[in-house]
Amino acid sequence: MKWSELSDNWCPVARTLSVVGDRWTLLILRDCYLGKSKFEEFAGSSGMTRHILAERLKRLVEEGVLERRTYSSAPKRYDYLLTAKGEELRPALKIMKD
Amino acid sequence: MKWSELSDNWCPVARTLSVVGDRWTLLILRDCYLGKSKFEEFAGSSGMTRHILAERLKRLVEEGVLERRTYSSAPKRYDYLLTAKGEELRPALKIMKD
DNA sequence: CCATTAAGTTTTGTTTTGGAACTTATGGCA
DNA sequence: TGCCATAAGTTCCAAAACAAAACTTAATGG
Repeated sequence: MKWSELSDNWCPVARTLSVVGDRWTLLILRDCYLGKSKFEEFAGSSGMTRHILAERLKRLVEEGVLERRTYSSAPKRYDYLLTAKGEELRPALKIMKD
Repeated sequence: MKWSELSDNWCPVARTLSVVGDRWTLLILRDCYLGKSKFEEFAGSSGMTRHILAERLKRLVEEGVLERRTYSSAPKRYDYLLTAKGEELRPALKIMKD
């Protein structure tokens, strides 16, 4: 079975992991919980490449974990904010921290 | 930065993920929390290939999350049991389930 | 004997990742 | 005006990880 097919799984843990279980994704959420919101902030703190970061952010927005907001129109600049869905995983990261 | 270098990170979340943050690994722990302990049980329920399963189990044992026990000497058969360290993540998986 | 079971290992081809350079649009400043 | 900087990506290519399926080993049951 491919990892990409995990979203159809009966198990809620598996479905959660199909969204946030890729490499680096939970480190983006960690940064969000610490107050970071911009592409360059994530890129600077997590160690992942910009390439992967862009991909992960796109996925998290598609899945409703983050919201992409325009914070400057000229030049176009965006940041990423936690949604209610994104907040739900905060306690899980706290456990991993401890 | 490579994913494999994450274990040196200052952040405790990052170090936790360097052990359990690979694809499929947390699904092995889920199965353990549900009472499964044998290679074939993990292989049957999670959807990962035997190849990857063997690799992940090895890592989890090396990191002290699981313990590999001989439950039959002839033929040689092994199972995998949660250690105290492995139990620590149980609440994190519960949050992902909910 | 032959089939079956458990716990892996091997092989081969496909995906994903990592590193680094490049792009686009704008703003500041000399 | 011309030049450098910044933010948020995108592109390219090689290296690493993964997926699927077959194979291995050792013992047991019929």
